[in-house]
Amino acid sequence: MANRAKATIFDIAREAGVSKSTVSLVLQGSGLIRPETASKVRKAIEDVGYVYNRGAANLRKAHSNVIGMVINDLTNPFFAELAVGMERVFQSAGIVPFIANTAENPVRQEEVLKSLMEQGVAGLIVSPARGTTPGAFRRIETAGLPVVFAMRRLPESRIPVIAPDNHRGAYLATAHLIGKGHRRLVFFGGSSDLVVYHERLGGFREACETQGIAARDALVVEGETSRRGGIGCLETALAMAEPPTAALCFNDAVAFGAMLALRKRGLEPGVDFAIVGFDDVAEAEHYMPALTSVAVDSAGLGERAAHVMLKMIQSRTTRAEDHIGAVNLVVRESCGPDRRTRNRTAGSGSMN
Amino acid sequence: MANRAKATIFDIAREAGVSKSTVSLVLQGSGLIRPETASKVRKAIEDVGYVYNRGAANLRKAHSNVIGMVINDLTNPFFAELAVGMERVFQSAGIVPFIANTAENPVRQEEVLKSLMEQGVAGLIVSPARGTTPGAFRRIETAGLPVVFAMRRLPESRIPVIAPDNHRGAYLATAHLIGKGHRRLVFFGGSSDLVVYHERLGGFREACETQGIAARDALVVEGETSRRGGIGCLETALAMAEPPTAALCFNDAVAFGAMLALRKRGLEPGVDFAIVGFDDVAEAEHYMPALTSVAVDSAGLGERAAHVMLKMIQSRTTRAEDHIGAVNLVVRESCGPDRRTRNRTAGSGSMN
DNA sequence: TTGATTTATTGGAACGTTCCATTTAGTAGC
DNA sequence: GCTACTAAATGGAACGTTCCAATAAATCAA
Repeated sequence: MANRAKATIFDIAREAGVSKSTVSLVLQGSGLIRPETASKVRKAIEDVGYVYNRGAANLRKAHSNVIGMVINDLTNPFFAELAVGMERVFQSAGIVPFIANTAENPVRQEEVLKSLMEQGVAGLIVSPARGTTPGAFRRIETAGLPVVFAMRRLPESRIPVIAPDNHRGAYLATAHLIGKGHRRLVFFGGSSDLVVYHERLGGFREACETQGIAARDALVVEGETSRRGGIGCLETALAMAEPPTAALCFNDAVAFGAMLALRKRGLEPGVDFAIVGFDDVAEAEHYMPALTSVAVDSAGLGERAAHVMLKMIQSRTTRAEDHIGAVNLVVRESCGPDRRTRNRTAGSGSMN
Repeated sequence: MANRAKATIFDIAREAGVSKSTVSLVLQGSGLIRPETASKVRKAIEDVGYVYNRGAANLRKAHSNVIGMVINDLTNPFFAELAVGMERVFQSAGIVPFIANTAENPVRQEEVLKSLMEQGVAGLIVSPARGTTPGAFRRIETAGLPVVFAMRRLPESRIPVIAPDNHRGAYLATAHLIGKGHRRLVFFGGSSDLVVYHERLGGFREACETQGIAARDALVVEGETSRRGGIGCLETALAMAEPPTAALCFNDAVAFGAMLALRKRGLEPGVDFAIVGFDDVAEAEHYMPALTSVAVDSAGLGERAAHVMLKMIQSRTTRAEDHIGAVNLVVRESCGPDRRTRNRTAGSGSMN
């Protein structure tokens, strides 16, 4: 049975026959205490079942050792990996990060941020929810709390960002498709309230432009960033008068959806229609056919974000440089050459 | 620029021309304060950019509003869904749960639990890491902190458990396979340090026994509980002198791995070899072929766990009843009838 | 008007820790 | 034996809140 009142350093002090200050010193691992006294105290701590009250300590210390991680969608393995990467580095710094999920809901995000601040976190790593208002972080900024954004950025904000090179990733992927002979391409999924969307779409467009694809052959179908969204996009695309032959998808989930929809129609992804994903989640490698995708190293970005945060805390600053992570295209089986284009090219290849 | 020192209720009091006690009352939404005074105070709160210090408050209040959620593997969507289910109910109770990941590492788990306790959580929902020692929760129990286990239980522990009916799920799935004509079955994946493993394996064995499968035809191949583990299991099984024709997999990840390995060998899951998964993660439905699996409703179990926790906190008890969630077999395309058995049965069907 | 009652507000102590300034004990130098 | 110093341990104030008991102001009953 638990003692009614929880033990405090006073109880330990009494038990060990020293003063509360001595106990406090031992707790902090101070070298000022004679080793035998220290071990006497430690024994007492064990005996009374003491648990340290960090809240009380922070009242004096002014800097906690907890860091908040705010994730917009934990069920997306992509973000979960990001979280795991961060945890790895915090762990070795003796910090336990607390993760909170916003489920892509700005209102929930507000609550979560408030709660984390009240808890006295030392810093915040945030992957902001879609639809976050520009002012959502003002309070936190004026409080002087270090914040870094991961994966996503807000339209106008001075908060440092750790994110993959979305533009370049999309460019690479699109160039790959064009190189395979595709001449009518589409960008699947996402919506314009996300900065990431504009970055990836920008890369797609630039690749089309510089590689001689006319603007009217660079299509865009917006949609949910989920499997379901991918299914919808594909159906929209194939219903067009002159359908595209290859798609760059906003993310892997959309790509999986699109491949699924192809199969449903009796078309084989990779041979009848080319698909490239984005993010390269673990599943991409194991899919049938294996998905060609832009790898962004989310765990690595998580680690990077954690390092930046640690540095900010240590140097008591609220500013840091952005970090744009390298990406690379992992070519697998989901995009072969365009058949129709090849035929067309055979007949009229010398005209362009 | 942030004010050097952070604002306290005293600052608000000065700003609003009232006493600190009044401010405190307003903060707590007490009805004792005259509405106009309250709004004057609220304005001051806004003006000075105040953030509530929950640590200081808890020093007096003795019960915090934070609940810790300790998850053994966040990258497994199954556990992520569990977390999301819990969050849903805590949110509507005005509580922000903090999630921490143990990455299936008992040492890490120890750190995480310690940190959460120091933070003064009101309760803990834990999906314990594999290899957790029986004594790992003793300190927490003697501290009188409410704990509930989710999904997994510890061998000998009085802590309430919220988990699916693993035995019955495995029984149903196995019976399904037997009903399809399979006469030589295998259980894939998992290892005996997990209580869940024994439960599921028990259901498998009972089904075999009661439906007339000889013990020597109910095989077991242990392995990692991942895609990779599934690949290994399948290869082991097919290398046997008399290979099985159907497998019940420890979880869906193992099942995906097994299906992958089948494909690699040119065998078609569902027609050449039957596979049933366990957990029914979102992906199961979208796989090719769609995976027959035992649905456990992890989000629902998460909600249940959260409710139990809330009730425990409210009634200041540390005990509660276990809750075994209903399961049901979702039949999809990954297990057709056994071809070989059917032939054999045709010849000697009347003998049994 | 007076006392009783209600309503709104307030000051002080307490919560469990850290940090600073002291005190105490022990050692060294002379 | 005295001072000077170091090492080890200590008491008190402070951190930002809540809660209780107390006060002040307003209303009511007589």
